[in-house]
Amino acid sequence: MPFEDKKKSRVTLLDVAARANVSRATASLVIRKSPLVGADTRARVEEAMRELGYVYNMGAARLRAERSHTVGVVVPNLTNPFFAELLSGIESVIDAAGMVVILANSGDLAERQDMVMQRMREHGVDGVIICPAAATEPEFLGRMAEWGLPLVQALRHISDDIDYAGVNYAAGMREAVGHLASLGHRRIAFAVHGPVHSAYLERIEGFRDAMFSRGFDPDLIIRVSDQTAQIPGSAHLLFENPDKPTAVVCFNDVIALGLSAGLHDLGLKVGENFSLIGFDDVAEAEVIRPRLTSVSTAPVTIGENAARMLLDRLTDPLLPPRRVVKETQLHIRQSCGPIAGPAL
Amino acid sequence: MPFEDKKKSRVTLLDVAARANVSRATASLVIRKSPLVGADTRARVEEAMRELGYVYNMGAARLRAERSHTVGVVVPNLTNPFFAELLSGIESVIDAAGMVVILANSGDLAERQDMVMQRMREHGVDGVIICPAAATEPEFLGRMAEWGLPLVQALRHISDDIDYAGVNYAAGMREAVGHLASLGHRRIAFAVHGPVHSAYLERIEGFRDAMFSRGFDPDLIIRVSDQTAQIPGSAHLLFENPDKPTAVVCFNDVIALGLSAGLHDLGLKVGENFSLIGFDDVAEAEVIRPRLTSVSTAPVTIGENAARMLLDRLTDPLLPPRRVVKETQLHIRQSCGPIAGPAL
DNA sequence: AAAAGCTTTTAGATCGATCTAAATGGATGG
DNA sequence: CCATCCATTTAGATCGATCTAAAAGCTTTT
Repeated sequence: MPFEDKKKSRVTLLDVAARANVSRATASLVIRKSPLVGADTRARVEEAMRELGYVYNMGAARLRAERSHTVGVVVPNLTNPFFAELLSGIESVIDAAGMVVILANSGDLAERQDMVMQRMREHGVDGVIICPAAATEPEFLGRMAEWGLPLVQALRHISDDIDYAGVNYAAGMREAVGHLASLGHRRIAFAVHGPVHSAYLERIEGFRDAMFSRGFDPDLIIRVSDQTAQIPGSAHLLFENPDKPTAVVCFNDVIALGLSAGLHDLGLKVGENFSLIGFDDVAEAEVIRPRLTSVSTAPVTIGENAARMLLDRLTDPLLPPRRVVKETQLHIRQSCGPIAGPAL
Repeated sequence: MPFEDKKKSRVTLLDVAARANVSRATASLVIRKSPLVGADTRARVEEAMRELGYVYNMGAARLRAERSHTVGVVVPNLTNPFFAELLSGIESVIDAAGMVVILANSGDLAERQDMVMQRMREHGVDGVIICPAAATEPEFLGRMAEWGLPLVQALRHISDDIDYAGVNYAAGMREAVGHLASLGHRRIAFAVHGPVHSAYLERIEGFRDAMFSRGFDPDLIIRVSDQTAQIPGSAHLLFENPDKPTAVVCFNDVIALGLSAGLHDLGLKVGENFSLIGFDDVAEAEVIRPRLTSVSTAPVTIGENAARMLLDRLTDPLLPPRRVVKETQLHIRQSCGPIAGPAL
């Protein structure tokens, strides 16, 4: 429908301006919705743009204006649905602000993370939302500050001098332990895996804190496989300690699902003679039997928070560093029951 | 360490060139690893870049060179781990090729998809990998062709004239039905949900084809909830048909997991007096009890295939349209057993 | 009628790279 | 010793927008 001129490689602002009988500068103002331009002129230019099938050239605009309408997002791992949800939250807010997301995967490796950030910089992103790789060294942030690149940390944090959008993991863990304690459990294990980072440490801290303050043994921490398929096989670890636990708090729902199966394999009835509580509240929690009691962390919301923080910082770079820490919520289902006879 | 000049806003190629005593053009050649430049000159320029802390400006390069080193990826939904894995595969290949991914979410809405594509175009992506929204109208592709934007369809396809990286869904379904048939099942249901698109139709076709060719009733198709949490509650639908099935093939593993729980709730023993087979082979298949027999579709691999196809097309835009269709693989676990007494 | 104050429009420089086409310098050949 | 060739290097135009500072039209004030 829009009559195309196959000869000319591309319709530019100059073409639009010519057709609308205005200068290129005016046409530019129209695109940017400047209030300086008169109503009739604006209409004429917009008409011309439509007729010519004009496409805005961000690249050219960015070069001059030093703004790319582009945000970098760096996550450790896309395969993990948790990060995918985070990303989803980020994308929706960034998109609504008329910007786009440039995605990168650090593989949770500091070295790759460096490369990826370099690439982001070359692409001229306006800012970056990053879930820092586990072994990120502190100098990393110094370098970022030197670059003057607006940064928001999501889910994990390395520095308090930089915006952070996360979850109150420690409180969530306290909630989990509290729930089990209220059911009469005293010997509670904590099942963990994965790399060590702030979110890891906060969960450990919350667990130990909650256990310690009740006079329970806070050291029943077991480490299960990082491979999802092998977690069920790690269930026996729970009972290698002489002080056999009657319940287990899980670092995340992947572990909880795995241990739920593993405990079942060992002949235990989860929710009856052994209790299990997850963390993250993934969709599957509702779909396994027994239904998994879990502490929700709502990664989509964290993503939205992180994106909003970055947008705020872009409009006002001098904002003091902020922390937006979301509270968790306990979803009670079937996997926890009152303390029964000794396990095994 | 690199001595920064806070006054000057940015180190450009001209600065580098000056310091290395060469022209800007030569410095440009060095960055692009042109073989035209002498070894000693190259070394000098690289040294200068390091000393000045030079950062390549993609935006400027793109303006002149008409190449952005940027690939758009459009998916219907990030929250679905399936698409997240697809994305992961795409990202790894694109990254290895020195390009970056610009991400967008169509929400499976044709209208949003249009907006998103427009935005991709404004950002000057070199090409786009798209999993087309369910209700994409055929004109969409005409418009894309008019734009001359290299395109690859992933997982779903609308046109045979455009590259497509996908899965042989129909064959996978035949495999699933074949497995159940070999265990003696004849009355097999098919549980579906979600929007209608090519991947949906191919699965239906594969199921019906496999049933029909064996002389089984191909019309036992039931539609379950789109909400993960409500799928278990849909299990009773299986038995509303007078011709009660003894097994069910699921459209995907989300449904399989849900029905597995729902059947359990109805007092059936999956794998003993009712058989169930999933599709996609997600990580959880190994972690629920009974372990889920499932047909794997390996979305990461599809993503890699799609990305490679796009890269090929970028180097040679005149390539004829190609189809890369991956075969599925059946993973036999515990959720299917030989036919037993009548269900319920 | 000139000055002042608005609003609206504009010419021309500019962002930082790449491209083209030509220049440079040294080696080789007649 | 000049012509030819090859490998390097380069000046200057160019991509398509935005920015600055000033001009052009208006109306209102003096």
